[in-house]
Amino acid sequence: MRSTIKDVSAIAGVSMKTVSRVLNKERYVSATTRLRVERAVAELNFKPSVAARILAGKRSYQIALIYDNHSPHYIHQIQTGVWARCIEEGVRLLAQPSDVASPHLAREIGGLIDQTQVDGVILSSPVTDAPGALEELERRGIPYVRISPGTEYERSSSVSMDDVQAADDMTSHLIALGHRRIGFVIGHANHTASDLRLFGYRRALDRAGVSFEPKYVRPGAFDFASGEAAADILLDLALPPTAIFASNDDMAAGVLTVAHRRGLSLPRDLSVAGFDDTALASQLWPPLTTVRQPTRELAYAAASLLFGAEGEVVHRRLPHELVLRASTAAPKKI
Amino acid sequence: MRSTIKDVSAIAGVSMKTVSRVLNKERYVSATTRLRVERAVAELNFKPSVAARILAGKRSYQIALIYDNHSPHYIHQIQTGVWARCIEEGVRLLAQPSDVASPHLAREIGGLIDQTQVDGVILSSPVTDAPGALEELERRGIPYVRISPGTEYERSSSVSMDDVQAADDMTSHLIALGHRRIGFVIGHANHTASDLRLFGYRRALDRAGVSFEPKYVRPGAFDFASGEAAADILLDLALPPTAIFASNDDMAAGVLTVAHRRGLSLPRDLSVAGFDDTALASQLWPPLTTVRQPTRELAYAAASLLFGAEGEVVHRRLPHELVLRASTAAPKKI
DNA sequence: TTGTATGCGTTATCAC
DNA sequence: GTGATAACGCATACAA
Repeated sequence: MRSTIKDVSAIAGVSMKTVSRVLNKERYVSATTRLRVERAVAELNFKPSVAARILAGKRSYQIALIYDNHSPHYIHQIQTGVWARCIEEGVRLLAQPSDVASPHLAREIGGLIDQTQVDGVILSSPVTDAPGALEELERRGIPYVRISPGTEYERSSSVSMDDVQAADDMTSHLIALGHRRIGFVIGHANHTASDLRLFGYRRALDRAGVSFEPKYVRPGAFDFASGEAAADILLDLALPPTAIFASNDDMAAGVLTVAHRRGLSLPRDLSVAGFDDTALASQLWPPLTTVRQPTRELAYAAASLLFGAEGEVVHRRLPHELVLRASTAAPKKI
Repeated sequence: MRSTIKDVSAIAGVSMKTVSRVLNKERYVSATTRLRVERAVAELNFKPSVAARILAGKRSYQIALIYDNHSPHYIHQIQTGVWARCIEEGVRLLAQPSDVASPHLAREIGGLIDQTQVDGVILSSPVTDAPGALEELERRGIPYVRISPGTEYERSSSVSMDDVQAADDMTSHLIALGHRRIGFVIGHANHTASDLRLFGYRRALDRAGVSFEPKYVRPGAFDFASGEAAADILLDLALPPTAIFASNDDMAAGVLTVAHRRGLSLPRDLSVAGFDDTALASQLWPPLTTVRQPTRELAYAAASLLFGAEGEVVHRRLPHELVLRASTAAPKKI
């Protein structure tokens, strides 16, 4: 059957508490006692029951990752990054899909915490901006870190890339190539990154003295279809853009497809650029210029913050002009 | 803050044991009592502590999903499908990445089970075919279901699509279009589906009396780059194929890119077909013909088997000639 | 440096 | 049908 601390203590000839001390690497245990206990543990191949630990103790050695993003690649990057850090920390990760639009979001998050007793939570965009969710976490006083929040940056520790700067960089790049009529496809309205990218686009235009034309800006939803639709409208203009910058790569792929359908030669007739959120576009079509999104790195950094890393501001320029920022706002750590 | 069964019982005006009965759907609870308890549970948004359940009872109401697949979309489909069924069952899902190539795979799976006391496990390809993993699960007598196993179909309950038939169908379709020189890009060697698809391709050729030419078959690795490489070699042949059938869509996308790079007009100069494993290819390029892979449905079915669904053989033809099979080999259910 | 008593929140046992 | 009470295996507070 399964051995317990009681069994170990019997063999070692000490109390249960002493065994517990050894297991938890507490101080105040004599070397000889420790040795006796360790030998007994080895003899029984004893493994402490995690369930009992959670029930009796304060920590569960588990954290939850809550997400609601319809891009499989984004989810994968987030999971992989957080996962990697959790492995290092010896902590179990519970991945939790959710629905930001649901009126029960807060209740579900509360339920998750009640059920699993997780020590901390990582929220990825767009759950990062669900007020009910944040309130629920704060009510319970549980540490949490947000990945790419769109609002209230100071409300918690968080990590994010500098979307404004990245969009500005890309737009400036297109301007430097000689483009003056630059189309822009906005991202999904739920994500604040969409606004930031649009702002960066506009900022670059302003700085370069290129006039901002509303007709060159089209709404999108971060999916292929909306990229197609936007491209069709932009390319039907009397004076169509010579470059189109999409707020993510699924939409950029849509733009590319339309360009191909119309027999345009890229990049001669049209330059297409995009945020490579899902690592898709840069792969599928060489003429596509992309801003790489460091999702995995962000996720890893988020977990680090949760585990107590110091929240310094990190500016790190990756190959495609990316900026990663990590900031600690709340003192709550695991 | 956190509510317990005690709180619920106080509100409902019954004993803790009765609350427990309702929560566990036991018999011998009057309808009125059940209703009162359910109302109290809802009022408190009560969620039982998993840790306490494990400690006191036999079940943990958790299952684990173990995967090692480098396609984010595949993982996402698998997670989503299993997740949906778990929600219905009121069971928590632990998603566990792993490394089939690791010598510690079995030990890690064992550790996961010890720690979390999961009631059952779902294995997705290619972990389905890791002998050490299966042995570990069987040694512990824990129920498990495999999704798309490549070997020993009778060893456990499993679900899978009929890859042979699907590849046969697609190849037959190409032959019906008049193609006689049909290129084929094999999938990753780790996945038995690769062999099955190749077999289906060959079976269709044989039946149609089209000679099998080894030079038209190229190895691949389920990724974009290997699709590109294969297409380059195939199209450089003295007598190049008029159609290329890739074993998944990432590779098909690679083929398409090469075709475009060479200025081929699709589908006039070349027909490109592929298994749409990641739901990518059919979206990106209209002339691509695809076999849809019902990953999500398979995952859902796998969870159903784990939860005790009868293992009937289901042949279900979806739009793109897909066949789903579910079979129960072992009596072990949760 | 070591031990004792108590409680965590649930299920299992057995009585009513 | 329903309820009281004892486990489950560990950590915690407090003694010694």
